[in-house]
Amino acid sequence: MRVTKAQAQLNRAHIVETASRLFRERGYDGVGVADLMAAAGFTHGGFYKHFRSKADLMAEAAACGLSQSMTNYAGLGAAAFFDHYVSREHRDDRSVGCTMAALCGDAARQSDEVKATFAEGIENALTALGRTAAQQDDEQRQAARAKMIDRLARAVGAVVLSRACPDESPLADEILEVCHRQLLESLAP
Amino acid sequence: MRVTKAQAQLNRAHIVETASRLFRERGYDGVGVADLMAAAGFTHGGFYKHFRSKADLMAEAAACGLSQSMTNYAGLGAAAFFDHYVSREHRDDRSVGCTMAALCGDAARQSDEVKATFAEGIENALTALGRTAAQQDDEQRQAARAKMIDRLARAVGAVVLSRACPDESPLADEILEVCHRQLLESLAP
DNA sequence: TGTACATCAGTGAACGCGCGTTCACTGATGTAC
DNA sequence: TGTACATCAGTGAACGCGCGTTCACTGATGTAC
Repeated sequence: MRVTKAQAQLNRAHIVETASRLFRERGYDGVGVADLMAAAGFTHGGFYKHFRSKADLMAEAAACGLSQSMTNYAGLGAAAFFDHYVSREHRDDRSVGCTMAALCGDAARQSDEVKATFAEGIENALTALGRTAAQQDDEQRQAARAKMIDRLARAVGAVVLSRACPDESPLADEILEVCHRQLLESLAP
Repeated sequence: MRVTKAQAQLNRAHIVETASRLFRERGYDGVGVADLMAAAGFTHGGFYKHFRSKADLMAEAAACGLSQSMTNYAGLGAAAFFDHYVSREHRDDRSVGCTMAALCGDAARQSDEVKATFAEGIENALTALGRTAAQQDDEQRQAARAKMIDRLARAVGAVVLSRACPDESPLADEILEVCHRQLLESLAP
């Protein structure tokens, strides 16, 4: 049953992507190795030919998910980013949505390796969101960064709180609408 | 080994409080029934004399934790509330901190009963935070509520993102400081 | 108030189950000549 | 280029372990007379 080296690398990448998706949907503890491998189209035994442990995969899946979220939004300005980020569509589709919003609660209880990956993801998001602004002096750049951090916290907080409410709950939608409006106002005053 | 009815109720309440604390620290999946009962000073078998299942306890512990967070902050104005909420002290002490901040990520994957408890907790927080404001017409009240929802999302987002970063990471502190400053500014313009 | 019996909070062994991980095995791929 | 052998990605049974839950039991509490 051996497989081409190239195919093996593709399979490995496929497992990481599947894991990234499933973890976002069900959390780190909600996905077993056997579950995951079956979802990726393999049997569970082969897992350890690719990864030393489930914890190792979790770190890789976090990195994959965070960079994937970045490329999904790549090129969009901050307004377009937040417009989609704080939306029902994003809230209801965890598996393709932002890894930060889906897993930052879980990340807080993971290894420092996973946490470092999340910190990197946040930095990358801030860089990407600040890119459109023209060159400025240090003070202006600091102020712009501070505002963007605040906006990101608002956006993540809104999605996370909205998801914690029952489906179809009026409050869940209200949180999104209210934060969406105020976020976009803060961008175009 | 039977125990007074009154004592049994005290013991039950103690178990719920212990669970609320441990869940905040380690997440719902991070605390086993045996762990919990040992932490409360009992053996695991007695658990089912008080609760039908672990899921039942989770709902009760969420309610307990959310109302406890409310009483912790009772009487404080919004400024004092957010001042402490978005602080290193709160971030680093999950077990006595806000249940929303600690578990809203987990809550999103729990039963609608747990989620309904969280939605109630959010409503209660909004009511408490809006209390100081003078009587107003409907439009003003709506606008004030919207602003408070936005602030709550910012506060929860800041704590949750900060906790997802490695301990001692500069970004973790920067997020808190930046959001803390801007939140308080938004309250006293 | 005192006695006899039922109740039930708490104990600790045991249950089945699913988890992460290991292992002997397969057979196509990679490599050496 | 063809042949012989080593490698190793993937398979599926098996492992130990900890989980949530059940159960027979204990003995102090609650209750009936």
